[in-house]
Amino acid sequence: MVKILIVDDEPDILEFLRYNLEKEQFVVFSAGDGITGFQIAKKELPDLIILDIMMPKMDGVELCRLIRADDHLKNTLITFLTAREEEYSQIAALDVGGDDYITKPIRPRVLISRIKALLRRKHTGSSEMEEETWLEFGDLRIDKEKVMIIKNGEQIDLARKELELLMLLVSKPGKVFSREEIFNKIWGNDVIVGNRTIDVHIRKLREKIGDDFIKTIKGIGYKFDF
Amino acid sequence: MVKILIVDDEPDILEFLRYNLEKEQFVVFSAGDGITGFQIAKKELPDLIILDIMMPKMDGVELCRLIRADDHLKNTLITFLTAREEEYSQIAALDVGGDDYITKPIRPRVLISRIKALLRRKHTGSSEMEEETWLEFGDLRIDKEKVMIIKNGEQIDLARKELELLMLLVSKPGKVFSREEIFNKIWGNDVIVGNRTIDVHIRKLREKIGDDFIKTIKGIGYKFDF
DNA sequence: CTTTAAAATTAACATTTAATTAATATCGAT
DNA sequence: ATCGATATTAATTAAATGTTAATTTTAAAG
Repeated sequence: MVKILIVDDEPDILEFLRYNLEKEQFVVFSAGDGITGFQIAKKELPDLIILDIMMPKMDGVELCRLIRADDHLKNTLITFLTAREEEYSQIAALDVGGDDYITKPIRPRVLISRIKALLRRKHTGSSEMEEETWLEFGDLRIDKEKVMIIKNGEQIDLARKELELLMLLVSKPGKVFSREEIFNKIWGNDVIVGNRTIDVHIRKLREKIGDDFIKTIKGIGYKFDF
Repeated sequence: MVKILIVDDEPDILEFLRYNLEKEQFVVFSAGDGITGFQIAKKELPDLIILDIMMPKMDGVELCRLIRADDHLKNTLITFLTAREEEYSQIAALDVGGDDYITKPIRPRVLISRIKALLRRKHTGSSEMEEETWLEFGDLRIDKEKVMIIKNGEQIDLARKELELLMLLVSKPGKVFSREEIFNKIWGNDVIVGNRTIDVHIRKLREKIGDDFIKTIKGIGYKFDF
């Protein structure tokens, strides 16, 4: 038995989806807004959640974040519904942890075939399902595998030294790294650089990811803190 | 053993296809016109039929109708051959029950990979053309299955390395691929090429698909970005 | 088997950007 | 307030990438 939850504020769409999905023997739950959707999701633990992106109260992207943050739900499949025009949102949607998206207008056959493909993929653990190896600190996500830093859903590009520095600090959150330690790990024992170099890199990092993550412990060093 | 029937009035093409298909261990039959083609099809029951659309006596679309109406043949895979210009025919061809179409000029690699994809799909019982296996990024469409890149509605030809490079980057949009990673995946560990080679390929790709899709992260690598 | 065209690679040079330095300002403990 | 440390900014240097054209390699066609 495969359970599917639909979250959309338009009753027509809800109705349409329910009809088509039940015809395929799926067990369907539905909600008209994100908050209700989340409650139902927690209770029913569906296999797949179909989320409209544009919704009042809580939009699909936001709800997706919630779901991904929930221990019981984080492996649930999520498909977004999006109007064909707002393609920009596709990226954000997948960034935020969606597994697929379907553009309106919805074609029943397409819908069904994609849902089945998704379920199949999850079952067989196929390659498209990426192993999610990222770290999250509030609105900051660090995906080591992909070398992606995402802040508030937006991707940030770091230069090499900035990235190395951030990775070092993040490797042991809370630990204070002395300047000497940082020099040794990032520049190596033999390279000699001026003593303001680290400060400048720290500054650029703070500029890009926000001031709150890296703390200065005067006289000792720096630490990543959350 | 996979049997393939080719129906085309041009002997050159027949020859060309036969050569390439036999090299891949397919058993090949051929016919120079629709009527002969149909007779052979009924006798040999091939797994796949490749049909030229433009033919004297009976055109490919007509023959396709016949095949689809025949009890023994109606589940046979059909691929149309079409000149690039006459796109109108693609619609008719798929409407009439074709499974795929290939545009001339025929690139052997593309031909083989698409045929294999078709056969694979049939085998795994996956749905037909409904499953949207393409990616869209603004005005750029990348159809992995068909190995087609379409920009502003026009098909773009990429050289092999360009294609491999694009596919690699596109396989994980947003992920930064280091030069080393790219070398390993596209050239292999043992091949050694100069260090400007990637740049040149990247440049050619950008020239063809537009500058905005591939982003350089200096010191780290490249990523497909949208 | 040769010819030819296209693709891939290399090489030389230009350009861009990151990394570093240098100069100056600010902070925080005593 | 003072001193040693860190922050900030802009200027400089060094490194990586971009670009173009020439050369080599590969694959298609005769």
